[in-house]
Amino acid sequence: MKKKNDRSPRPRQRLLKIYRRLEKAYGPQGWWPAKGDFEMIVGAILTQNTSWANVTRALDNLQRAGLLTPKKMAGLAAVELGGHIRPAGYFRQKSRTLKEFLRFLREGYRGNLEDMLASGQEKLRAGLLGVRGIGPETADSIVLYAGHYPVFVVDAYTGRIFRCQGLIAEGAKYAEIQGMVMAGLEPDERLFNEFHALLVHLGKTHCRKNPRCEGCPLIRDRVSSIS
DNA sequence: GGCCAGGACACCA
DNA sequence: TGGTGTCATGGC
Repeated sequence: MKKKNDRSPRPRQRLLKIYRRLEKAYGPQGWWPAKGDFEMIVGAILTQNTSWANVTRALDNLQRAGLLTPKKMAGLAAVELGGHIRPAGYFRQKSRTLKEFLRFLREGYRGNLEDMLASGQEKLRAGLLGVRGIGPETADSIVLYAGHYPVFVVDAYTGRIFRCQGLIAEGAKYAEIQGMVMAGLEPDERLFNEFHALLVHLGKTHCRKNPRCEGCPLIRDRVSSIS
């Protein structure tokens, strides 16, 4: 017999414990690192399987060329756009994805970004997932960080850290990990924003450099951890 | 010179 | 449905 409130207390407590420890260790992250919604979206596409340092180079190129608006970027041929975003890697694919996104924005919302973002969490997510080159992580990042809807973003670091913490099984898929978090925590845009940002921060600054987890802020009561 | 980085998709069995 | 190859640049 299921309880009325489906949120089981154990994952919830463990998730909150992780969140609080990271918050204490690293402080507020203030994500997403972008000046506006369009830059956020472009960054989300450019960062697919790419280090953020390379993304910022590509964003700088676009900024210098005055291309960080939907209108300006839409007026550019895919090949030319690819030239600007080259430092972010996969530039042909990402150039096409950006153009596909701009087409979605134009055809669905007459190019109005605010209208698109205000269209509602489910509609926005489904629409973005319909854009070739935008998958669940990129769509959810946009829904959360530009749309400000309470959806939890799963990325490679999240999966790695939650596996390490024994919260999810080896091979758990995106929807499974996301479902675990969203069933465990109340929908809270600010919490999901900070939580994801903190997990990425832990992954970048710690996990990547310490595969044996020495000094991990999430491990205080264990000598070693699953590597 | 190899490995990895804030994924997504096509193709095949 | 799951496994594999492909896309590409730049830092370590």
